[in-house]
Amino acid sequence: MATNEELAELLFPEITETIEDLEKRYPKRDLPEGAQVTRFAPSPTGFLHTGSLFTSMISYVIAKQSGGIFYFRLEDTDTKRTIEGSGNDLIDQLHAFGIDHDEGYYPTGDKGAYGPYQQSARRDIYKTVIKELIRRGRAYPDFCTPEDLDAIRATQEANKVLPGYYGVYARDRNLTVDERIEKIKAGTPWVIRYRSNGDHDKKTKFVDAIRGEIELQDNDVDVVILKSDGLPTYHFAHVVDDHFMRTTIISRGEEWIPSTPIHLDMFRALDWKAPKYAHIPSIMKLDHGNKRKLSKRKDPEAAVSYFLDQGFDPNALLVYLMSIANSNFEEWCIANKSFDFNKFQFSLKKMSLDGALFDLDKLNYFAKEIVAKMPAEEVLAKTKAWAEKYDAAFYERITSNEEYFGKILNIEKNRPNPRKDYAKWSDIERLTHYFYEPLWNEILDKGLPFNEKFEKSLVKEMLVDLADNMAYGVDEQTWFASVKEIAAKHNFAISNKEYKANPTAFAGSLSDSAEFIRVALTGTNQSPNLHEIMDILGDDVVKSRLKLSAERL
RNA sequence: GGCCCGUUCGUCAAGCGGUUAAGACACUGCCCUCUCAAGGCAGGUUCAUGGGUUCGAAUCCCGUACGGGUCACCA
Repeated sequence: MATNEELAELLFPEITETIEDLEKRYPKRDLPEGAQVTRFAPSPTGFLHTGSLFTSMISYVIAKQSGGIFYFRLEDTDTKRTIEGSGNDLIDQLHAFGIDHDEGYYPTGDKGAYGPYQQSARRDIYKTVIKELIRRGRAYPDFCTPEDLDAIRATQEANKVLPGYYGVYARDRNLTVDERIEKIKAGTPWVIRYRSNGDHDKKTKFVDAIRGEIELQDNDVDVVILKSDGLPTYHFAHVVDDHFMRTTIISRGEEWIPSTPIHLDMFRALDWKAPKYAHIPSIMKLDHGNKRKLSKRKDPEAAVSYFLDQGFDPNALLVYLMSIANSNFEEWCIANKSFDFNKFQFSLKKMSLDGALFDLDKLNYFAKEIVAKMPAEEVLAKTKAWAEKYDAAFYERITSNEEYFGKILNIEKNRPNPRKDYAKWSDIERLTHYFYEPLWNEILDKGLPFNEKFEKSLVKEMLVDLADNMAYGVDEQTWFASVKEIAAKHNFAISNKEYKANPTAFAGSLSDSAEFIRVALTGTNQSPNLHEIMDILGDDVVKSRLKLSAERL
């Protein structure tokens, strides 16, 4: 009668190392007391998901704030879904958010002593552990075809029992070693399954760092740990990698809660200490009145590139996400006049337990606050960098005269409560057209939105009068006094109070006369401070715009 | 369906047996103002529901409803 030892040898003759060898190669990390080792471990299946940014941000701050390590591991075991190059994209995008890892996978090669950091390069490590598990009788080759598994599932459904490969339904669980060897020698395809000793009627408890104690049914399913392509499944790779990479806290999506007993079961079988788990709530979206997880398929905002494309400052998204993670962060920002989440003491215990609805309004609010507090030079540099990538015409405009563009950005900026009208770089593009002659001409051609309650002839007269007679090159007060004077000449009120008191006595209000100038100069009836705009445009341009607008009436 | 997790203003939420149930965003109104963006002030049936426990429940217990998740050779 053959032994498990022989079976292990037949399956993995190339594996000569043992678990002890691995323990030696990946020793306990020498870190100060309390330092946490966390990781971001995405599959290279596409671009960075907003939810992934959320969990990676959390893992990052936990490591940073405890003086530990944040590393990056590429979980590329699903060869069918792998998208070439997306691992590198993920790293680039994370980098855009300032979330850089200390250790792990890099496009240029691994960095760190606990690698390789790409699961496809760790085959031998998994096999070493599996070989040992087979020796101990805790794993076995299984010969079920997909059809066999379908049949098992169908029986289970008919019998109204739980689906899964367990107990009497685990067809090949109780094959003898001889039978297994025979099948393998006959060339029957196989996978390796973990042999669970769990009892479904018992409970496993574990303490989640966010939710506290969670009690679940014991795992009794013999899960697949090595697929027919020779790569491990997530369940097994997680246990092996996080053990040998010495991770101390796993922060992962809450969808993993139900499979945690599988992981704990395997940690126990290997006599390894399980890490702490922090199951992060998903970010949700309202869809026809129902909450659901943000979906990469349906929701553009599920990809972080959506925000980057529009020109949100990465920090704005981060600040928003941190405010979801720890709601006291928002108050902290106000109290500390800072939007740097690295300085904020993050706490897993303060995390909310249910998934937050993604709130674009709030993101916009934070984004405006952040841009408003940002020095004009920084806004310029960032807008320019964004435009270079996303908007060629805008880039052209910026670089044709950076000093001029800088002045535009400085409007009403250096004051206690600066303007807050830009949430993202594309807003700047949209709101500054009129500062550029060719674009202003386009606006003029489309027709200026003068208030229709006034006779065109009156508007025209006023515009010409203003062009010729208002004060140029003077301070705001003097200039505005001259405007009032001209307004009065045309029987417009020179203060809004006066007008309100007796509207019928006047041709129009002070606001109305200011609006004529505003519309003529900017093509809209909403704009920042007129005097500052004129200052930037220059007297000649102002005069010519007033006159041209008048001519077109 | 089984099993988990959850439920405080429209949204994010504080709250830990006695509170006028914070705050922020959004919304509405007013003020300021050359218009906006801001800023200031004010406003709104908020503890899913039914039972307990208790002198007293948003807070503790049980049930119900609703929402989310999960049950793969995907992660």
